[in-house]
Amino acid sequence: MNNEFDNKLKSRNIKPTAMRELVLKVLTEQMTTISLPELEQKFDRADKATLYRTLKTFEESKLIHSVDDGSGAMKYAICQDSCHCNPEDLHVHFLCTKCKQTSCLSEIPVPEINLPDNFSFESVNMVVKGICSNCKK
Amino acid sequence: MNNEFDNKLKSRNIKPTAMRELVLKVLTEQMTTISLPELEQKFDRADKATLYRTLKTFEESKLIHSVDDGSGAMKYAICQDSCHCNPEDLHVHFLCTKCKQTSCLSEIPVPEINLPDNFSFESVNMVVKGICSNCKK
DNA sequence: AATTTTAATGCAACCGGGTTGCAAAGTTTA
DNA sequence: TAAACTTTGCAACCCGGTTGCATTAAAATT
Ligand SMILES: [Mn+2]
Ligand SMILES: [Mn+2]
Ligand SMILES: [Zn+2]
Ligand SMILES: [Zn+2]
Repeated sequence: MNNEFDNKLKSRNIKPTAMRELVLKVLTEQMTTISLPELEQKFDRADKATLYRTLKTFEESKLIHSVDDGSGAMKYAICQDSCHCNPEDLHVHFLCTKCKQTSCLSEIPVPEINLPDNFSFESVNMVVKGICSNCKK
Repeated sequence: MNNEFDNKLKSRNIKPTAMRELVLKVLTEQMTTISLPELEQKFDRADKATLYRTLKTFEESKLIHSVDDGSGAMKYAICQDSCHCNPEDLHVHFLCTKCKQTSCLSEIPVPEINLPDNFSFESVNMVVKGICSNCKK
């Protein structure tokens, strides 16, 4: 095969299997973040463990990033092309309490925090809850 | 009985049972946040469901607040006397990747976020990861 | 004080998301 | 082609959380 997904996988040194292409396709077309159980439902017949390992592989390769939005299931989203999953790439996430969708607010960097003395920073997870613009109308 | 815990419970209209006093004692003496499984271990013989419901009761009464620190288990901490669990009482939490303890940074309010148009704010969870001052030395 | 009503507790079972071991199938390399 | 390695599918398991229900304890009523 030789489509855009295939190429994207190759460019990250991930072997482009059929399953991985399908998962990458779903993740690419997805407007909001998606959980493993939700991903499972996108396929008629797909193994949870395979999807799980696919997500892990993608995350390690920084093709996707994960968000713990407090819903019980970890959510995943495609990284922007410019993203290297460095601290400066961290952005705020938004969980709509009405439609239950969690979205990347890619334009909103997580604000810097002045930690107390002798604390060092590694990363941060910031999830805002509220009503999204779609649900607001 | 008639100790400080007893009184604190009464002041929040929580019936001061023996179990509740014991749990409140543990939570009060606890320097960092604690999870339900950890709380269970603090007792020789205590029922998970009872502890679970005790935590729920305490949280409803705003005696404690909860933090999802991404560790898999929800963490709980006593609220400060001044806390009403309103948006303005929200503070940053810190998870030390070395000692695995999650602490309230009660002095550090969660920074305000300018949400995109037509998004409304309800609450926010902000957890910083890094090394705490104890582990730094 | 005895009885009725209400609330808390303990136990067991269950749920859902996540994770792993292992054998089968598929790929790559020699 | 044969050997080595990788991915996949299946099943089983773990763990935190949650619920139904009978028992016990406490509070209210008589
Ligand atoms: Mn994101
Ligand atoms: Mn706190
Ligand atoms: Zn919404
Ligand atoms: Zn530490």
